[in-house]
Amino acid sequence: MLWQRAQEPHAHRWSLPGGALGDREDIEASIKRQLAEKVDVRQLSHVEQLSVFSAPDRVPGPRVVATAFLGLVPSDIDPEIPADTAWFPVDGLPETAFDHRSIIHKARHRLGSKLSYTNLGFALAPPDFTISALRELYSAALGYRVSATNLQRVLSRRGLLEPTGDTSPPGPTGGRPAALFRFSARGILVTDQFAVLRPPSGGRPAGAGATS
Amino acid sequence: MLWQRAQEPHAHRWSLPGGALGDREDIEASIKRQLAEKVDVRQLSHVEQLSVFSAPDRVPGPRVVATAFLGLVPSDIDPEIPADTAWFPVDGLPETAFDHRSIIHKARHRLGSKLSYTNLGFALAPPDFTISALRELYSAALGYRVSATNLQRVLSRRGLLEPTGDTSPPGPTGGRPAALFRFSARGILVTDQFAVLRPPSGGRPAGAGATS
DNA sequence: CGAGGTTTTCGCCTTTGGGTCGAAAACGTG
DNA sequence: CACGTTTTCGACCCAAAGGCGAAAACCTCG
Repeated sequence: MLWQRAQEPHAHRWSLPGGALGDREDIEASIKRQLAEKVDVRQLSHVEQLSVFSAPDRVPGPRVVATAFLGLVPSDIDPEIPADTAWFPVDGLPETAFDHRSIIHKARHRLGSKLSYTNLGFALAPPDFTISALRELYSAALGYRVSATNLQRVLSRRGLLEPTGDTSPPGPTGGRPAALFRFSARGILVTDQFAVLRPPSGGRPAGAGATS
Repeated sequence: MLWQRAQEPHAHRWSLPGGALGDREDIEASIKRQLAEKVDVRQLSHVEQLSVFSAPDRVPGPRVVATAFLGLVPSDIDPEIPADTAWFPVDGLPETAFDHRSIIHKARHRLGSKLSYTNLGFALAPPDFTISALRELYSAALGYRVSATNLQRVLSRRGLLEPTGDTSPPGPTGGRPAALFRFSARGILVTDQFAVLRPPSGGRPAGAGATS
């Protein structure tokens, strides 16, 4: 979501929401305060710090150091936004102000990574969803196709997926009705260990093989 | 590496090196400038941004927002440091100033994570090393024992380990001489895909099984 | 100089986890 | 009620990572 600047510098360019840090707030509170002027911040399902951008000339005029945040909204919510703001696909950005384009790309990269090794998907999905719908969400966020079979198995094995018991009616062209699921753990949750060099676990059970 | 504050606030407590951001520098340059007053910054093998700490009361007096960085030094280097500074093990910190203890713990966590899915080990190891030495480094940084067999295999498969051809002489109690290795890629390098939901690859080759 | 202790290295095995495919199930429609 | 559609499930596969234990290479001491 970007808003179009009315004044110089960079008038008419599209810009991320933001503003100055207040005396009695930390940066996350400030972000939410700034954002509240554009949308209902209660619709945000997840907010996390991204990175600091501090190049001396990143904006013209007096020095500005920016701390960027990544915020997510569930896919079933379409927030009301004011006239000077609009949603853009990450792959089709307009001309942006300052260094905001690189901030956005950094955010997209972070989202892709975290989808893989956390349950951050809960922040993108509605409370109940079908595997197909979740598959489309993940595909869009990651930028490549993921298989529904796999997605379900991976999330299930981690104990993150929970069937609601209900089914969603099939589309206009028929087809088997899809089972509905929800995420069982809401808060953000990191996979115990990431890729490699886990402490102890698998391998050959002690006292098994006696070769030759 | 901490230095002991001489003046209030928090006199005599131990503190991370740092200072105010200058007008014509970005934060990374500032960090290095501050740090240069304590050690030779050319010995740093890796520097990366950690996080911003912005609680309004994190330090007494005028508002201070801090951007914390993680810096690494190879294990074979023991930098000269001034009288008011000292090295501490992360598990045995003295009484620290402000919120520096939580900053340190965040840094340690980041280090552990990145060791798993990047080749960040190159920043901790000397140019040439034995697998045993590397194992000790990883164990210390991760906080749990890793097996030498496994470490070597994991790093080799990623193409990060390269034998020098030399061997290092055994210790005073004898033992087989250890082969020396070096990291083939110096710059930081992320594992192509992290844990799960890779694009396409493995699995059953097309047109193989014809069950029953 | 060989027996015995030590450290490293290597080969073989197991477990885990992610991937592919095809068939079966459950729907709508003509 | 045959047919196209979508979802779900089961069978199989491969790669990566962990665990031993044996073999290799070295030192020291009797």
